[in-house]
Amino acid sequence: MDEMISLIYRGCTLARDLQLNLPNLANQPIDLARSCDEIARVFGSVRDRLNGTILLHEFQQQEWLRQLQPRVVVPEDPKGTFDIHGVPPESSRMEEVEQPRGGGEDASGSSRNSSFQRPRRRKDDANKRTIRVPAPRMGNTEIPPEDGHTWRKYGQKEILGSRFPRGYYRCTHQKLYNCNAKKQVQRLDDDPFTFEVTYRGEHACTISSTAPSVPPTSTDFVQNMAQQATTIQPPVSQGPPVSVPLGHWLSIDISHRNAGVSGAGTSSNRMVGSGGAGPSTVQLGRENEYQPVADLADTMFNSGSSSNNSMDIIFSSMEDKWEAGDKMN
DNA sequence: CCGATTTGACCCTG
DNA sequence: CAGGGTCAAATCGG
Repeated sequence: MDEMISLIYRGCTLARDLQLNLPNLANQPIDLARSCDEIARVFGSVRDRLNGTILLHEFQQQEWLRQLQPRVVVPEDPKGTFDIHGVPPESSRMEEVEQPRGGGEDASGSSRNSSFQRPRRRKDDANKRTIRVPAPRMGNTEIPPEDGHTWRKYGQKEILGSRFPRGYYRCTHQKLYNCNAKKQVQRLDDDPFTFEVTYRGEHACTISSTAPSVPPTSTDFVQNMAQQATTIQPPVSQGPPVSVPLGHWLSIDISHRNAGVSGAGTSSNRMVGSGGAGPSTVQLGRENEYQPVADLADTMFNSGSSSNNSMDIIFSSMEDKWEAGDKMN
């Protein structure tokens, strides 16, 4: 374990060095990439050791984008698990059991007196799909991966037997489009670098302010986004069967993502924003400005934005981790 | 000012 | 009754 700690320290040192030299390295993408790669290697090594699942050399061989690819490993939840390849489940690929029970969504304002019984659904009432997606291995690992939709957090709860709280999200467009899609995000106990994301309900809004819900072509993407910005589309339950390699879509997403750090992490000893998938926005009109190195950095730090507080995020995040670790030990 | 997040309380389900 | 899911007031932040 000492070795692990020293590795982490080394990674942090490298990251700090990178931060300090950032102004100089900014004009030297090769060195920048090399530096990032080294940091990635160190933390990747730590992560791999912790997990004991992925070999270091395998990690080194993987592309960054590959690492963001959701790993679907939910053997213990056969009924709701499926492979979505980083895309939130849409009806086109949903074959889960649908158990309609009760009426509509609970979005209605409800009085809190006991005489009023608002319709409620248990978690297995709506069609429920669970996936596992890797958390960013570096940077702000508290941000769950983008899934192409904007979510608004409406609750967080400590779950019995889980070290990490569960975040509750609903679609940002719930009111606008009567979209009842929800998701729960929870970090795995045994693998803090993995989020278990449970989707419930379906998006009545096909739109997203972050990224497409299905991998589009880049032009589709821009057109789609442009359309979304100006029109309200009628509810469509099935997206077009666009088949674009995930890597392509991810590259689009990553290159444009402006991951919302979403004001999370304001208080220190709570897992605030553990599911910080808060609304993030995408920057349109930069379709052709894809820069591999910048993407690498974006991916690494998962800040996505060009803000220069990535390091702060990293270190604050690390400190939180260490604190948590201290408490555990 | 408005929308998002936080957070304690409420309430349903098992 | 315990635990999980949601509400909504307070708070935050752009």
